[in-house]
Amino acid sequence: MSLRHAMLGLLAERPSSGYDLMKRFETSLTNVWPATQSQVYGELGKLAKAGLLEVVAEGPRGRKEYAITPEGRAELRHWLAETRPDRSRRSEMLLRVFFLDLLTPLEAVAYLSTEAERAASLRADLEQVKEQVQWDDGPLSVNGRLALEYGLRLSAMQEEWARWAAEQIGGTQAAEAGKS
Amino acid sequence: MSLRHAMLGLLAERPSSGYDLMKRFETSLTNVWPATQSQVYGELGKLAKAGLLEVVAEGPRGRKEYAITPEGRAELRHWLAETRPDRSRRSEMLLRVFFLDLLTPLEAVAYLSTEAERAASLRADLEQVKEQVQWDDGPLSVNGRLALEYGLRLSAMQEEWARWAAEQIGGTQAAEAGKS
DNA sequence: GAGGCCATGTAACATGTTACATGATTGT
DNA sequence: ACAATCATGTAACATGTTACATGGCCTC
Repeated sequence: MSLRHAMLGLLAERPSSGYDLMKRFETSLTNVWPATQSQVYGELGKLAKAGLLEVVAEGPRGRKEYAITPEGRAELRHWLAETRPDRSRRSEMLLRVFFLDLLTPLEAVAYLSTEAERAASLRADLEQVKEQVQWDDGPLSVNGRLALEYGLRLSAMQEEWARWAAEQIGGTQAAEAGKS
Repeated sequence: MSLRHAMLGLLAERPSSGYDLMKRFETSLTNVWPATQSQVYGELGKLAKAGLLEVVAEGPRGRKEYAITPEGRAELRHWLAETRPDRSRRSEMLLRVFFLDLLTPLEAVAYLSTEAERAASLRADLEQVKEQVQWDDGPLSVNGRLALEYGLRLSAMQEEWARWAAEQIGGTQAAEAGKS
């Protein structure tokens, strides 16, 4: 049930409408915890009914601004401090690696090279972000930098791994060819 | 719809019953594509009805052995060669990092240290696997080695990052303390 | 004959995605 | 007046988890 906590976390920083919240998901959490519009509106209703959020203002176009309640903060803190992260790791990219022998070596190398390029391009994007964002030394900025650095290191590792893996297959192929 | 392809991939190697398939998921794919028993049996039925699998033998206790059909192989190959992996990465671990400022620096450091230790312990387990498994140079073994190497590099990166991140917070804290 | 493993399946629920539906407000 | 954006919500469907239910076979 992490969607709920992601929302509580964002609203702990400042109150927002569902629409605002969606935009905040898209900008800061897309790569960490994506959410769809229907999910957000649905969960806002449930959280309000449960007393973890409350409507603090109503604006034009039926806009409802939600703020976290003390109960909501308690729940958020409980989640952060007293529960362990669920690490369910599902990686379609890696699943495909298990079946790479069903492709020709050429196709397999192409797959891995594409992965390497994708990682490299993500890394370049993140470097850009690192340059452009003003790191204003607020507490929020610290968290963001930690997460960004994770992304940087992950994409670097992925690129290196994919290039190495492509070479393993390319090398095997070359050796096989050499035998005959 | 990757569960279906994971199953086709395993059955492309050799026919299995639902029960066998479950065990194969648990041993080779737990870290990449976990599946529950109900999912596997449900999907076996659907795949058979769709003609991608067929029952090739029936044994004691109602055991049904499934084998991949040519249509199944075609679907598997199509998936591997002509579709791009969906990379939706959801990381509860990283989500928590975004809200780390809601904890005391001590608690935040504890969280990151736990992460570092978890990564280190996973890495040690994988090193063990690397030692113990006989890499028999079959094509299946090549794929497995690539995936294992990914796990090794990922856990190493995670440990380093978590230690670095803990130091960032610990360091900030020390600096703040120094000011007063 | 008893315990452990083999073996399959269903039901209820939680979570997540896509598509549809509706309409107000603002800026040009 | 028109387009873009703001704004909320529902419905249908896909996927995944947990719990329940049932019973056969094999070894000691």
